[in-house]
Amino acid sequence: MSERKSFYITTPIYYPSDNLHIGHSYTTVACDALSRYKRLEGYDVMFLTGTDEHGQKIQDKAAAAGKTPKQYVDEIVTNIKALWELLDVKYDRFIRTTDHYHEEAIQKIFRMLYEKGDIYKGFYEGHYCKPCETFWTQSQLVDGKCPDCGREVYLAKEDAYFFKLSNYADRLLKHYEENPRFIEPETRKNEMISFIKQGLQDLCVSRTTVKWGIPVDFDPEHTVYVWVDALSNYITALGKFNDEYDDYERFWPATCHMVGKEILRFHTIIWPAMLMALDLELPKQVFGHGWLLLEGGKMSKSVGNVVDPVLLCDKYGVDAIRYFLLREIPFGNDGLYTNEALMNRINADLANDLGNLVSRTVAMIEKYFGGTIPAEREAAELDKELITLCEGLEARTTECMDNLLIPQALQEIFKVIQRANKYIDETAPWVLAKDEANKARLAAVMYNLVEALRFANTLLQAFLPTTATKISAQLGFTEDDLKFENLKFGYKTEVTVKKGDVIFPRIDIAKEMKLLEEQEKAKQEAAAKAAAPVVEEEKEEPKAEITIDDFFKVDLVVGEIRHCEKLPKSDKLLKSTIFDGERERTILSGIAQWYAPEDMIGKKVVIVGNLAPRKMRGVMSEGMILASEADGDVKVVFIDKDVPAGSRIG
RNA sequence: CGCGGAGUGGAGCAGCAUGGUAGCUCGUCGGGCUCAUAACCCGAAGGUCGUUGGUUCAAAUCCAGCCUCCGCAACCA
Repeated sequence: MSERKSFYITTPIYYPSDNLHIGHSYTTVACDALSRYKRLEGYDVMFLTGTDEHGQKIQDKAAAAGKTPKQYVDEIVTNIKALWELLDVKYDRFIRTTDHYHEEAIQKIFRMLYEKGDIYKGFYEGHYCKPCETFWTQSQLVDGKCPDCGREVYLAKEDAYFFKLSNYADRLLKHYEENPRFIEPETRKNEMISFIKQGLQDLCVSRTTVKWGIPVDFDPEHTVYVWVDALSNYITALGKFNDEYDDYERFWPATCHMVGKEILRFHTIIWPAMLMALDLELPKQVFGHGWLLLEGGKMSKSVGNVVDPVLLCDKYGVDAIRYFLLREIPFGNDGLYTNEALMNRINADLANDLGNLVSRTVAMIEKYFGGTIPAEREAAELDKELITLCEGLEARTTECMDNLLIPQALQEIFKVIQRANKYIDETAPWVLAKDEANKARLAAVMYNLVEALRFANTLLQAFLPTTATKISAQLGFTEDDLKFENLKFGYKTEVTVKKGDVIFPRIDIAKEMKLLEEQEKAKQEAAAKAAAPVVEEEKEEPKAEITIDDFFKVDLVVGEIRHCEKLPKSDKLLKSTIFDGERERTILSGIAQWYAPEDMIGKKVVIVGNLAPRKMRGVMSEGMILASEADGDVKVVFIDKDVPAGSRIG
């Protein structure tokens, strides 16, 4: 047993169906900063991350790539580990759900739950969406399709094991109440509570259709489904139910599971219920952080607006990216990513305030004292404010970090940096330097600046490790100088500095934005070029030949638009009332982006008269209006005003 | 009534669980300084806190209604 207090923090285990983006980087970098901080504080730290490698989607993706699932995930995992290295993420352990010790432990867990009666065998019948790997009930389907992704589902029925989640509703609610900080932030907790109160259903925890998974050892037709497999990683990685590690006593219960808000439910309902069933302690806290949103919405691969962390690091440096992530996403809320915001942040905080402070301090010490501050120093009343601010810094940042207020912790550090910049102005060293009589005072001023930087740098180690090293090199800080226990003003007595490279070069934002725009343009043009041949190929493939009889099956009629309005709650549909020579009919058309209702009224158009009616947005549409489409532009086929409504076309 | 989030000076946000001077960063304008990465420091302008009503001595903050925006979802015959 360690004398030190333990701190166990986890990221979710990521699904390696693709390379990770900056959103995953955010979660992981946040955990990294927290764990680095706790290590500096002297805690016994375990920082776990990893990958959740089973499931249908990976099986499919691997097959599509002509690889075995294991080969496929091995490659992605290599990339993921490289990304964490690039981002200076220092995890203590990396678990893969394909690790043998984990698989073995999962089988044990599954069997234990079964033997205790918390897992029972039943059968599952439902609509299955393959890409989402989810079964849906009839009532959940939307238009007979997957409510998540809108794709086709198919009926599937299989034997399956179920976990008695429904048994745990009351105990979960009670736990939330007794442990107010179990779920943070507060607003999310309320969501979880209302979800439970809607009634919990038992959870399907095995599959027979998915082969890429851990087999249920006593019933090998089945593989263990994601809930038991993935969530359990937090304890199997500590050696629970396996012999690979032996850290369970030391680190469980976890201090904090850091998760994105979209998977908070699994971590605050399913996972605790499983632990209750296993008679194990619950984690102390699950934190659902917000997302890093992009201008104009969520990051999405299909929109092509995914921000690649590797590119950003190449361009601006790792610590600039780390700083932005840690500084910009507020507690529990979403943060906004824009290139401009990133550059502003880098310039304002890192270049102007921090980098420049180091630069001017070092420059003055070299200029006035040849690099070494004399021992004879004369204090003044003016120094006290700076000193007091420094001495209270660690207490303030620690409080922030304990509450997962990472941006606020950084703010506290930068308050010291800003105060130091102001201190230079107040003391005006260049004036002192003019008179030899002020030498001792000048030495004190320089010394105070170095000490202030030592305080800031000690704490910065947790957030910007590379930068902290660079600063130490210039100011001559040793490892010992940067220990938390040495955060006493005046601890470091001898100071010798050495000027180095600029730590954060200032970015010319206007220039850079222009450059980015040009790159973006070039990218789009390239994409357009690449897309163009595809379009032509499509054109070269004419539709299958039809007979004149086939054509006459289509009843094309001239109709007069008597009324037209936008369909409420739809941004694309216009609802027209059209006279076809005999009667008025309602037709919906997806042309609202191109035509205003008043453009349509009174016009004559061609309609397909005998098209089967179809309901959209709750309104029945009886036919369709002919229109052309090219390059995303839509033109309705208008007919000469003189043609009477009801005329047949053919 | 699909679910969820949000509307606070030009931009981005804090403040709202415990009502009582509206705060921060960027930007703008003016000034100071020259050690420093045209950086730093000081000052100023700029807000009916989406809207309507209610509770209250007092509301950005509590209550009700409405409007708008965003994400998911849906739709685009």
